[in-house]
Amino acid sequence: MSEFDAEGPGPSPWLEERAWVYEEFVEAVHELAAAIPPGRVMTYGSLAAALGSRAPRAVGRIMAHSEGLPWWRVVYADGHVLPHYWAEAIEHYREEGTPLLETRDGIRIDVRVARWSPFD
DNA sequence: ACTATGACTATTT
DNA sequence: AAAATAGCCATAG
Repeated sequence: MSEFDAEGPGPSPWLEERAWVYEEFVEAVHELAAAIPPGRVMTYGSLAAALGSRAPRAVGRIMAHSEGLPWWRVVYADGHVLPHYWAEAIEHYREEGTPLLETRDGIRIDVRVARWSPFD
């Protein structure tokens, strides 16, 4: 049992299709992350929100433990990923044409343009 | 049951 | 505009 068993607050179709057992929450995060189109991104917060949750940190934890996901498409709200992976992430962005913003002290993702949601 | 911690975010200095 | 503060949800010890 977990919080996810409780009734879902969200208007999300993703939510309605699922009973909220934690393992399914994990699975849903995997699916949604995998569904993000190349060149687009979701923030931890919006990904959680799309699932009717308010737990961006839980999403982060799941990402950290998962393999085979397009991790570079799940980003911080300010348009970065974990600094350790930043260089590698940028390679992906260039390859996918993700909207980038160049500021005086570096590059960051243009989240306002690149943001994607399953209801697009 | 309580505290600490984390691939988070929004608000306030 | 950068940095500190405070919320936030879930897990682990």
